[in-house]
Amino acid sequence: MDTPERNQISATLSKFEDSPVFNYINSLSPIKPVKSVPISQTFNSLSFSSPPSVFTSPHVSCLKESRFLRRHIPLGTSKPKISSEDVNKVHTIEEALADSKRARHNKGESQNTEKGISLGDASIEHIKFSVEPQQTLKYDTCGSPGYDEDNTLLELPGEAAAAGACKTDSVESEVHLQEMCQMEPKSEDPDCYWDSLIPDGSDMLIFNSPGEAEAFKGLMHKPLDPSIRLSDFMSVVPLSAVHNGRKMFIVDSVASGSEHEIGDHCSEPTITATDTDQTRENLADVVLVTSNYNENANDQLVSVTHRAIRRRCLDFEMANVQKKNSDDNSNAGSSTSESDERNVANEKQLLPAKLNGNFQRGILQGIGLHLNALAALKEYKGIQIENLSSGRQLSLPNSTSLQISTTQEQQHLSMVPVSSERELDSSDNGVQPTEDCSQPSVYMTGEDFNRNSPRKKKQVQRKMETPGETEGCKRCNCKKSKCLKLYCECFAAGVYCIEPCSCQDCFNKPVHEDTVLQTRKQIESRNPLAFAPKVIRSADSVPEIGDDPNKTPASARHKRGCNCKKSSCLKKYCECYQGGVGCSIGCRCEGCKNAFGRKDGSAPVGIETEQEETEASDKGVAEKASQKTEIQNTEEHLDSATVSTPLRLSRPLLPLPFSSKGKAPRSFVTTISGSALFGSQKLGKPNSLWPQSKHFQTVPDDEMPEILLGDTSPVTCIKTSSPNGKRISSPSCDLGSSPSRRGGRKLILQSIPSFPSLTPHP
DNA sequence: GAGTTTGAAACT
DNA sequence: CAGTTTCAAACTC
Repeated sequence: MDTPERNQISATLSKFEDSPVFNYINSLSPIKPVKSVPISQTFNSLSFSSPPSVFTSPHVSCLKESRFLRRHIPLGTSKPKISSEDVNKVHTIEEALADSKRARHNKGESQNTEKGISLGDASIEHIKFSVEPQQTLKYDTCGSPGYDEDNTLLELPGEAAAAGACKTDSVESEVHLQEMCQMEPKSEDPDCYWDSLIPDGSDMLIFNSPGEAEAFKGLMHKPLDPSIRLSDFMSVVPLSAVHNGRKMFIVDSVASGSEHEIGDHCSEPTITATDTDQTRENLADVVLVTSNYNENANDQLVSVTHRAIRRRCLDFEMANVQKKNSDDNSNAGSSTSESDERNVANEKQLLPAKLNGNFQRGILQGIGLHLNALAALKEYKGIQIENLSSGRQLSLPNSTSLQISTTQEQQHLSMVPVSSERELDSSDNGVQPTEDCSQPSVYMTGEDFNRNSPRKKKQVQRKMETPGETEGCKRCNCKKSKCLKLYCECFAAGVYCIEPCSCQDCFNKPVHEDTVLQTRKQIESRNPLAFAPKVIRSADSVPEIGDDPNKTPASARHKRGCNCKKSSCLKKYCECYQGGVGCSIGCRCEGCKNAFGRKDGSAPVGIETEQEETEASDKGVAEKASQKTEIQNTEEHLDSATVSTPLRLSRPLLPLPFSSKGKAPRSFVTTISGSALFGSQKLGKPNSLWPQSKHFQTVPDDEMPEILLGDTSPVTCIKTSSPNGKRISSPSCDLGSSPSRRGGRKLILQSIPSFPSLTPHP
């Protein structure tokens, strides 16, 4: 069972406990864990859990995960193996610790060496801890806008040095994460479990180093362990919470200057803390904190900034999944993480998807948020610009959408699942997905979603939006729908409304969770795909890591097709255009001039669209045309193979994705769903236009529920997977940690019902 | 910021 | 399923 790696990890953990750091932290702990707020935000997926819901909100999970986590990780580094192996295994923390201790002795120096850090003895230990863990967990929160500010939680004596450490082995880090993930909740009740996990509701993961990201990936890959979700980790927990008297691990400290580029944050050393004691139960407690280190850190005190990110995404159904998946997601997200993004995942809280007892984890009902994805895309545009600075970073979590690592990172990350679109956004350099935007708000306090005056909210929103706004962070302005209809972007995206929203009489709040869930169910009963991502990519289309993110997969399509008559599909009125995808046969538009691809299949025109889209279009469009064909084919395959009907797809999906790895929060979900749905489609966006941002669902396969991913062969996976979707065992499906998994997303797609329009349109 | 346009969602 | 109405985003001024 124990792999060397684990041992290492465990060793680190044990060290943590012992380490003075912990003590120190504990002493510091003025910070108390605050759980109150966060919870509300997230939705319990009561109803959502409803399996059937086609969409379980993969997106959600996706989002969360993706958003939250970003990985820096270099692709290569990631170790699939571990993840897979580990995954299967469930280690309790204690075990891990024990192992780790053992390992430590053995490793001892070696680790240091690996990390390349040389420190004083005392410091060394700390460093070790910090380092390894970080790798595993870190997420850069830096990106997150709001979070950062508020959260300064700790000052830790630094072991400064850590810097070098950052780079610790990805493997180890992974292991840790995995272990953590693996840890099973003591309570069997999933809900409780999660609650315990995420006290605050906020999820955070900060990965500074790539390795960390990888680690998450590994986690994500974990096949079976549903129990743990990175996302959970992801959820940012206020350090305080973490601290509470609990032991904390400093995962890693990053040396100043270390790899982290992330912007300001980067400079700072990061520290991750985790609660060992409660470990399993309190995974939530695990917090990664990045702190900046001064080289001189001799001083040691490093202020740790806590960048918490909250989730707003609604998992609706996904909840369970999310939690479990979250891990995955987180992974995905984490992958992205790195840099910039700090995942913010949050956009909005995830809809509640409570876990039904069963756990839907396996089943993720909820689907990712398409909207989010879309939004992400939208945002994406801005996003890049905004980048971290904006703060939105989020990227993460939520929605499933994947972030695609926009930039290099993403590419690397491809793994990283981003939450849906949003994540994508973030993925890039820091650009965080739209969702992120929302996050800040979330960040505020959960409660308040609505409170602010509408206008202010709007203003805020717009500000945020503009750049990066993103969709991720959707903000609505509903006046009559009470935010309980699909008219409401937030609701449609599976997220609760938050302050930035200017809605009136809003019921889309955690307070009205029941109502939200019921309404959602009703809507889903009418249209199981109502919450599914609107834009789907065919699996084929899914960009491989190597692919240009920019390219839009031709395959991407709007699930139902548009019905534009006056906009010529050149404005955002057009969902296809908005989603960054070309029109397809399924569209009933008139005078289609969609820059991303015309209905007739003609390549995109020179895009009139103002946006850079053109770029995308160029790439995307042309490709699209060709891709469409491919996609269609793909879809067909999927359809036939996997699911002929949407429903079928959906269900399987649900469970799958999440169950296995956790869903991604919306972003993920969305993305995932999207991608999953159709294969790779993730959003069209990836196109040049938004490329990275949203679409990038590619992300992450990681993000994708493993199930979905299931290798590429969705079918297989699906089949294997239990009805619920738990992939649990299906070997084939397993992502195994291998990156390949990511393909899992594909699975998702498969699972997703083929949309009429999507299907082949030569 | 207010008003208009647009097309999806919802309703019949 | 088609037609109509409602709704809120997108857009324009």
